Amino acid sequence: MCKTAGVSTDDASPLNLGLLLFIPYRAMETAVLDALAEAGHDLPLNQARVFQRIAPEGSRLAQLAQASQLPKQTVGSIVDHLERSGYVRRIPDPTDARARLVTITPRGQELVEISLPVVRATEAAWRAHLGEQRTVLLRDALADLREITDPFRP
Amino acid sequence: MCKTAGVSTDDASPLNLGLLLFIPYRAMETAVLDALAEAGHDLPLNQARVFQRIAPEGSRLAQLAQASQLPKQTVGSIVDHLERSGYVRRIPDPTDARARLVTITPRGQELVEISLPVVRATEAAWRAHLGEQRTVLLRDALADLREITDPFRP
DNA sequence: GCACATAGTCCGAAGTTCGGACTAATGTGA
DNA sequence: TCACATTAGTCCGAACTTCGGACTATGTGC
Repeated sequence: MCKTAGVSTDDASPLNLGLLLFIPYRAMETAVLDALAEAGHDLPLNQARVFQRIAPEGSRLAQLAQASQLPKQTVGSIVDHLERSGYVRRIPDPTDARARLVTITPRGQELVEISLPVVRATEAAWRAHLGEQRTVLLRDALADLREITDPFRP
Repeated sequence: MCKTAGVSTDDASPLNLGLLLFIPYRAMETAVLDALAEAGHDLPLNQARVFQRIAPEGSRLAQLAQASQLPKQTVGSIVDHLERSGYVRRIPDPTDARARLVTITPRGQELVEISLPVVRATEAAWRAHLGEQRTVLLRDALADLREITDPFRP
């Protein structure tokens, strides 16, 4: 299966940029999830994806919903699980009594601390493969692309 | 939410490469799905992701399962839906009587034909934003990265 | 030809998603 | 200052999805 049917750019060319982006993304995600599982944290994908979006100072549910492009209820239920597993806590938002901030607990912080070296190692492996200069170019291009593709830039 | 908690490369730096890859990927996916919905094809994400992996000459279930990193049963059920909606058909694999090939029907081909210009337009928008040269570098870097990150290269 | 691997399906329990309807707190403007 | 619209989040529950286990049919190697 070299060419995809659905979204290949054209018959003769290789994969479209979308899938080309997805492949390494998925690899990074898998590496992190595997490392977490190894450390005894069995985080399902949906929980990981929401967790990842929590800002260090805490995030509101609606923010998380927007960032992960899921309805509030869905994110609510995912946060319930994260909370039950002790990774996050909901605290009242001091600036708005309707809202609550989803914050990372010390146990949740463990997840971050396990992930970080894996992310760094994966990036290092990529850098070793691509070379320093191209890695910088890649990151720059992606950061630039974010300007026109991120529906949720604060 | 500027920095993500889970996987930021380091406190001062911007997003990690993983999320940086994901953002444009998701944008592309959304653009395609929106266009399909507009044309009356309400394809859920999971179906779209599997459909996208079907090779023009047809793919086996096990291949699709491996490529999308889902169990056979899950992919089987997704293919059931695609089949019920008339986008794909299962035909016997002439080379192996146990296997069947999931192939794209004319109606499924419509999906491809709707997606293609959207993919091209999105890529063109990105090119306009990044410039010709950086786009080429981006694609090259990603294609290279695929060599070490694609668990399923034929 | 017999054992073993492989393709795919069926079953069903457990889990996930998310529309709609709701409560509570905020902001707004007359 | 009070109605009124808006926004944060939750509760409910039906429909759907996921996927382990067990199964059949075919291929493959000894």
